[in-house]
Amino acid sequence: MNDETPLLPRLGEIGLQNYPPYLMNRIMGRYNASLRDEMADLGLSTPKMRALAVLTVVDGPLIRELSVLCVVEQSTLSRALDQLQDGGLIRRETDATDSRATRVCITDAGRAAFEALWPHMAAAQARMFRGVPEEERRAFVGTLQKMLANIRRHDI
Amino acid sequence: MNDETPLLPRLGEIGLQNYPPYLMNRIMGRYNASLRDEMADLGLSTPKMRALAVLTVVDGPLIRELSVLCVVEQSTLSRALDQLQDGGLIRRETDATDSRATRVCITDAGRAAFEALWPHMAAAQARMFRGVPEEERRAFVGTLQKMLANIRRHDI
DNA sequence: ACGGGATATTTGCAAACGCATTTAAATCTG
DNA sequence: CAGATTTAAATGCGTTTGCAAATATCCCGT
Repeated sequence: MNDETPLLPRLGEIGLQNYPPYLMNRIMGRYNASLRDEMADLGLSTPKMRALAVLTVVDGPLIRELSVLCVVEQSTLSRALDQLQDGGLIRRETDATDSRATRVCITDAGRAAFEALWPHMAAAQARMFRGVPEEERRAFVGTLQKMLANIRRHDI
Repeated sequence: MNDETPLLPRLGEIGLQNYPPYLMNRIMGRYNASLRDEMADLGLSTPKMRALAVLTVVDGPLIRELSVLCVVEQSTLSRALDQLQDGGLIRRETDATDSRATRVCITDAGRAAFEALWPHMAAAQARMFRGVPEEERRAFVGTLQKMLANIRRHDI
């Protein structure tokens, strides 16, 4: 017997609990929601929070680069940056050699804001890894890095 | 020397590439975006797509349960179900023993729609696991399951 | 050096979202 | 068993989002 269609297991056969994207969406949904709730009173939306976080690590990226790193649409990020700028947490600087481009820099006030934010992020992360031994954690991160390399379209 | 604050490594010290939530958001951002783009022409938004997917596996959940499984706000899901119902892909049934509650059932047309959708989901998933050996994949899923158990608030 | 196309960012606008409220029904309490 | 409380889902409404268009600048070929 020769089947015409290639063998593709169905979702029902795998089960949601064994389908990685489902698990990852569930987990990140909770992680992001709990951070969002904790940050709401500080006036920090998810895009603003992510921008601050990335900017503490990456120095003066272009807005387009920052939007990739933040996983936030570029137009949405543009507006989030307006607000961060109004609050004095970031600064826009026209690129030295390309006046179309804008580089984003975090200010001291921005770093300070992130200092308040980071413990919440670290706690949320610690919560999700409760009971996962260090070695397993490292292997997990290793797999994630391979996956990111597989799917990323921008070389950032 | 005794430091007053407990040792909390900074994001800058870890680096984005070693911070699992960052990696997971990047990966799922791409996965979800590529599915969204592929499904846009079929008139299936992310919430509608997820509802269909879950309903092929879970039988007649309450709307609230479905919203947890789909990682979609209840009000958003309610409206997505309106549309799926209009399209004949799902059916709402008042719960037999609690007339406040509504159970959601997928129709044959809904299953058929998901059949068209699933290969895209499977392909997106296969893409992200390219080059990851079977055993590593299994370990990865095992860790995800522990993580989900850690963070879930609803016992669903 | 000039015109056409590419690239970076912003902005207009309609659609989607999410919070809070409403409606309806079940459950608990005295 | 009446009244208060909780729970399920839908809905009103202001906010956010994201696509597409606009704006500004750069780059390439001739």
